[in-house]
Amino acid sequence: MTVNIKDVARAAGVSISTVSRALGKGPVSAEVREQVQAAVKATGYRPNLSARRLRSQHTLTVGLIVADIRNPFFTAVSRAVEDAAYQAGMRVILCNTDEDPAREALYVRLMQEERVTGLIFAPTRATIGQLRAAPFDFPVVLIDRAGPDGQFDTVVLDNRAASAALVEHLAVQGYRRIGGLFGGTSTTGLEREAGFSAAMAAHGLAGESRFVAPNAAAAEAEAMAWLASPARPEALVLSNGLLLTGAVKAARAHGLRIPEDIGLAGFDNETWTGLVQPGLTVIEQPVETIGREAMALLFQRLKTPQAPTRKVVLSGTCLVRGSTAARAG
Amino acid sequence: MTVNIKDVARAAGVSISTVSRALGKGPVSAEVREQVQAAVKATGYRPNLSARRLRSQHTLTVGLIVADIRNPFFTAVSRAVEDAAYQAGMRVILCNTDEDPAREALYVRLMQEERVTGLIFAPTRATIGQLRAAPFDFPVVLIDRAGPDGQFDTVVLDNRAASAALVEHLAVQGYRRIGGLFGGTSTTGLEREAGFSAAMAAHGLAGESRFVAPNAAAAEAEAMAWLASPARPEALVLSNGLLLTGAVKAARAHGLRIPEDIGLAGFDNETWTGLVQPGLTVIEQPVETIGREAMALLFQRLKTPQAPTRKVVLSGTCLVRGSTAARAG
DNA sequence: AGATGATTTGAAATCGATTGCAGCGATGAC
DNA sequence: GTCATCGCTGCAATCGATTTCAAATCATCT
Repeated sequence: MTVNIKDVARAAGVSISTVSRALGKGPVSAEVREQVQAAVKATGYRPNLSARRLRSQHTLTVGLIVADIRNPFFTAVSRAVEDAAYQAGMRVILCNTDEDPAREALYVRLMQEERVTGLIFAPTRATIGQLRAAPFDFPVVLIDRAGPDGQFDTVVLDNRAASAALVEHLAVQGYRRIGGLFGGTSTTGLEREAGFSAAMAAHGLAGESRFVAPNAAAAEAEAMAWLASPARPEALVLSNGLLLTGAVKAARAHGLRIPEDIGLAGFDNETWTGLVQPGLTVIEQPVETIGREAMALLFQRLKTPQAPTRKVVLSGTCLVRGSTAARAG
Repeated sequence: MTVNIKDVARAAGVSISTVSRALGKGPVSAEVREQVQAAVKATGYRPNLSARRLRSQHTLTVGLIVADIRNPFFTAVSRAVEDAAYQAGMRVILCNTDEDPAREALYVRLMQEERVTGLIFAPTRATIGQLRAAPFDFPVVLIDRAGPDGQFDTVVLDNRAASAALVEHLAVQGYRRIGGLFGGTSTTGLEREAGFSAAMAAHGLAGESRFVAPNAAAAEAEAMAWLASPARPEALVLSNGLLLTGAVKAARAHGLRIPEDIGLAGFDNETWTGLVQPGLTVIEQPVETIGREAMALLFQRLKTPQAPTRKVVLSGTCLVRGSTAARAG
């Protein structure tokens, strides 16, 4: 059996409550504190967090529900969240939904059972609609994807502006027939499409938008077909890093030169986007800031539960590289 | 206040213990079970996991301590671990150490306080040495890095063979002056160096090994210097994905052509290694298998605590790509 | 009818900590 | 000398579940 606080009390010759106070912040004499610390060392005592959480009624735990940790965007965000959490003496429970609403529901229930202090969540469109009805006992911060306005604190990119910036750039570089491939399961995909369409219209360009499941394989399949069609676009905009990967693969498979045969621009500045040749023009998201800001919103909400909800809109940075070089003619 | 089992009992008109049994696997009449389920739905009850864990004395939790989740190798492994865990009704606590022994110690202590059912751990060399002395109340499975022989269940790559395969391949392709850059904080780096040196000697080749901190920036700096030296090697072997990234950056910065000016081969088949041109020759690790196998070892150990420890050695796959094309002359 | 046994149910102990409250000795004020 | 105050300590209640044990119910058999 593992050693508990009772054993420490016996070893130190004091009561249980004194041990608790000596290890916490209660008032104890210096002499007793030393005795207790010695007893802890001698017995190898480690407090039982389940017991502590049950009694004290705070779990010091934040939930983090994302689509897939293998998506470098979520990897980076979650790392930032974890750093901020551990720094504040809290721990993180991470769950991957793979964009599946059933798993989202499952993990939300898990968070309730864990009695998390707060939840950071990147839900699918399907789930966002039902969030309004759900009564949470803890604050929820949405990241990457916006929910019903005003109900939750939120950290998102300015997706419309970012998409527009890409279109703007492509237009200046002389691209005219531009296709957009967007993730269909998130509001983020929708917003990026909206920004794309609006900017295309503003420049008097005829574009086409398509939606796919947000993974590289689906994007590759769709891009393969699209790039093989007679009306192949001059450039493609991809709404996230996974889709961008698929598009590059498709272009390579068709033997198309970038940017001569097909211009490419997308979202998410992953390590490799600068290493392929030509480099890929992308919107870089402030991933660390997103994670840190989400935790900050959470803490702020815990401190002032009644304050009006806030929506932090961060802007991306357009990194121009060779994949959108000026089009000849 | 949140609703607890007492409220459900009152709502269903039965005792607390009956509610517990109705929701668990205890014997209850079909009629009562329905009443209880109705009461749960009506009250919105969610069991408190802290209380359950305290009383039942199993936490159904596995700890996972890795260097950095942003390293795609660990991302993939941890995703596999999580999938296996959640499938078995367990949850995962993930911690990043950044190869810092102090943080390793901190997180190991955390795992003890959480009373985890088991721990999956990729420790630094510094910590491995002290593991022997540490008494754990739960099984520990080492991944990626081997510890003192026989003390812990372990899942590792056959690092020596993988390194040797790379050298073999480079030798056949006509490379002779080959440099090796290895991570210095892990046994994995050491083993890969050993395999490298042995294979070089076996082929009568004169190589040079260098060690760096296992991150892209350190590798880039070292490679920058190395590639600028008069005795620039004809090819470089990199002991993981981060170092490979750094080496490619350095090569690009010097304007060196791959493979004409510098051949490159490394470990970890990340998405981009097949997208850069030329593609990079790498050892692909069976990342999903590593994660799944680690969980399997853990479960096996829990079932038969006294069984002799096992060391699962998996072999990598050498993916030959353009970065090691046959050397002219 | 009464004994037997199987099947459900409830009362109460328990997990390991935190925390409100009361006790106790020493000190200082009057 | 007495009483209030202060600083520290211990007792016991409590958090919300699981689990043991005994009681209650009911059908079945003799």
